[in-house]
Amino acid sequence: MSTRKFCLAVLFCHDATGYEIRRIAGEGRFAFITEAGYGSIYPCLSKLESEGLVTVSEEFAPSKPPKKIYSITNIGKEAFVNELMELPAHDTFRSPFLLVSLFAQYLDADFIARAIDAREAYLRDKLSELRAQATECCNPASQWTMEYGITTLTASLEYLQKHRSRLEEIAREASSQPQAAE
Amino acid sequence: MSTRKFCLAVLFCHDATGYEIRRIAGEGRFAFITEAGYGSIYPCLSKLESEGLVTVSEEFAPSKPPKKIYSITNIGKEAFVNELMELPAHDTFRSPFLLVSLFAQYLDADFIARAIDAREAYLRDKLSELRAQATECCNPASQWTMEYGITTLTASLEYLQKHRSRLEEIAREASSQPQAAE
DNA sequence: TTGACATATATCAAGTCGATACGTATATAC
DNA sequence: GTATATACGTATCGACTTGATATATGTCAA
Repeated sequence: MSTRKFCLAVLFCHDATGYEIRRIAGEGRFAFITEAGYGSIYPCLSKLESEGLVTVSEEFAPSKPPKKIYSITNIGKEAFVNELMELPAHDTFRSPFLLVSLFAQYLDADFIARAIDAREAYLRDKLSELRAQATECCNPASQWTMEYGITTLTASLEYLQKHRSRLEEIAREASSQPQAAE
Repeated sequence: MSTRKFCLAVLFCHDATGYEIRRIAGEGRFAFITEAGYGSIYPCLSKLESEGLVTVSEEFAPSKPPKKIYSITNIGKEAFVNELMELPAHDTFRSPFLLVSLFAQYLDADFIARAIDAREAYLRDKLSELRAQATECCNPASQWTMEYGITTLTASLEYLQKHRSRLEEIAREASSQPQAAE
């Protein structure tokens, strides 16, 4: 039901095509909500239409690919707000990187370094994107939400920068005196 | 493929039943790896067995429910380490709460307060569980990983405590002078 | 003019999620 | 004593998600 709320949330702000909704997922103030793909969004929009929560208008511009522009209805707005008014489920946070760090002693030191580099670069990118969007945004709830994201990403990046050498050390020591598993 | 790596990771450390693997998911040092349920774990174990990466021994103790105890094979250990040696995908972080905060101005101030309370309580619980496990753990890689989790959870909790009043204010102001959507 | 990239809709196989069914054992409450 | 709840344990099901791919058109640069 998360793709559902996400689609309604986007359409609550402005009309959009499925393609646009997809692009908004995981970006800006929606950075920490969902990363739904086409396979979730298109079926979801069809369902919302059949329930009368959104309407669709097809646009056949000459020399352009046809578009389906979705709009939220009043019933849709009401349903969205009602569905938000249930205590939200807790966050899901999954980190393949932390599985790597957990087994650092069995892995190659070079590999660990590369994995940390990639993660640092990713965190920095995400952070600068968020910071840029936060400054040019005037809605206070969006600001609050983005600053939350910035705060946790910053903490994550700082931990990584301060403590990466310790993890690299674990991998280096283990490879110099390899141990039996278990 | 994440349930797969998770199952191998657990079995890399010690033998376990499907039920035990399920309980370990989302707890302790595996807190940020996955939260796989039975519906993922049991099929995954069958598949791993058919690939020869794990073996199973059935235990029919008298007056006890039958158990299937899974063990990782040498091929399994090798496969696990090899599969870890690919650059890990980036984290997925999804927060239904942040969708609520994003639309705070359309929601009830009381509801916002309750949602924040629940989140604070959840973060505090998760943190104290992690801290307890981190102190009684001697593996340096596990320590590093759990401290990473503690750091980000702490940042999250602190932001919430410091800035919750601002979000509550947004909801309160909006309900006193309700505005049209859009 | 070929190739890369952006726009746009849509589907598919494989896997995941959350609930539920089924069954035994043990402890707690009435 | 006998319900009632909780823990252990295996397993499946429908609905949904994931990630890749198919299909088209348009644009821009080498």
